[in-house]
Amino acid sequence: MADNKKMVEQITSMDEDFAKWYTDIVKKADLIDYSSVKGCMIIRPYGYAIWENIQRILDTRFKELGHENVYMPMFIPESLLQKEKDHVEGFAPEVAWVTHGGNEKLTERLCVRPTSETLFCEHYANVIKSYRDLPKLYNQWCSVVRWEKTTRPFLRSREFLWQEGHTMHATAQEAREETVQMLNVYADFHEKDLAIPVIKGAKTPSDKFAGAEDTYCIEALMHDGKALQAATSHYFGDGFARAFDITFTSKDNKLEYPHQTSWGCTTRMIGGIIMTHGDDNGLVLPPAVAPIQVVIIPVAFHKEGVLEKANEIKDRLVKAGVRVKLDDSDQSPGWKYSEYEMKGVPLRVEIGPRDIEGGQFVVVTRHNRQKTFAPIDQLEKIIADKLVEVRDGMYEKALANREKRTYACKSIDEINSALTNGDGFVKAMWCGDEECEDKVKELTGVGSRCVPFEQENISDTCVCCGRAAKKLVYWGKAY
RNA sequence: CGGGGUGUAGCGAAGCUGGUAUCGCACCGCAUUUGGGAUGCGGGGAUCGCACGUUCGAGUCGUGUCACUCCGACCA
Repeated sequence: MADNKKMVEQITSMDEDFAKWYTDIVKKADLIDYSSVKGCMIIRPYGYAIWENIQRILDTRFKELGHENVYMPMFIPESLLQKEKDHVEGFAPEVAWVTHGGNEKLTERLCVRPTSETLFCEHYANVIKSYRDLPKLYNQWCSVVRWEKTTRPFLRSREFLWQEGHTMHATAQEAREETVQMLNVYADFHEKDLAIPVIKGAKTPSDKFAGAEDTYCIEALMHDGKALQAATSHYFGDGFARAFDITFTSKDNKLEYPHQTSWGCTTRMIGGIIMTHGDDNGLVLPPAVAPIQVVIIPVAFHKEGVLEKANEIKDRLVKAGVRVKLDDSDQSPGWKYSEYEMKGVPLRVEIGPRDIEGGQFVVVTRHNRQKTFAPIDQLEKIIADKLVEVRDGMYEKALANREKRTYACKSIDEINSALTNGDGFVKAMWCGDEECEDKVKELTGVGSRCVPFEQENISDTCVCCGRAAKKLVYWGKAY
């Protein structure tokens, strides 16, 4: 039964038109609806439930590491935004402004936060006095606005949900450690919970966050071979602290500037989940964040005992801590199979008269459509095992796609010929010069994605200019 | 911001040389069904993106405009 035939005719095939496939999934799996403002999407219950699961897992980890949640205002006065020069320049083109309160024009216009560094800094200047006040490990869950020109659900919306951590430390070293630690939290979350393999690394100087000294990122490769920046973590040094006059008195009574970090991830991750794991039958969700982990489909439930047995299975799984749904609506079983495959539910349990007679149940794994008949007295164990198996299978599949689409290249020509096999990651050496970075993009279409922590030596010379190479860089087309 | 495409019911579409809107899905009701998107019968739902113009008459022709979407550039 584990054939790959496309069972759902309502969505565009991903090989035919990946972009169309993506928007079909987003709509047909009931994740979002469009609103009347371009780029502002309505996140529907099923989509929001995925976000809630992401939030719950990450929030727990943040708190385990000592972070506290706060809430900052959504408006930033123009003068405050302008305190750090690089920062304003980076964000100015995509800021939305509030100019009126009621009918009256404001004396100073307010920007709708595109990010909250400046707000945190303003506050930190007030509350940090002594080394005893450090570190400050704050995080907030909120939405931000960036007035993008082209928008796509989850991947690039004008308002999006995210989490932004902002921390202050007494020493540069401690701040650097925090930056890397949080990047590792994101990487771990992606690989273990979302089953998305990621490359950890640093952005090149031209690609750093506005105002940051170093920007780290995790990069994932989507099914179509385009890269997605899944999360970032920035080290600011004391640049913002100087601009905002944040000082503290050290143990030996000297006035010092604290060192700062910020790190964030967004609803874009949902787009990443879709494009990493989805297939022609719809969404495929990793069990850790799936709103429904197991859907129970009773077959011929008008017959004696079927619904009772289905409810019994549901109760046992709820007790075992599984997010489970029993669909006893009067749609046909076939309709339900398709519906929950579209929605990416990791496991489907079928229970019908024949199963009850044989003391068994049927379980089907979404990511590969494998069907298993299993004894019903081992229900809890089998479901738990299958959920792990699904996560592992999804990860392996995604990793295989990335490996298939990763090309090591020593010259521009090699890059161009590699890319004729389809988009993907190009691993190539770089001299460190921004000019070469731009030229590679111009000549091949792929831009620098990150300088991976795990360096390899592919060649001794820069892929572009032939001078001595400094770093291995991952290049790619990005979402 | 540059280049392409599309706007007719919730969705997808048809509508010829202009004559007052059609089909499928979805939705509602009833019945029969139920192991891969069931069937029959009945029903409701559209000022054809918007504006102006040509005409006795515009979904259809003209001008303008708006929105959405895809491909680039920029960006989480």
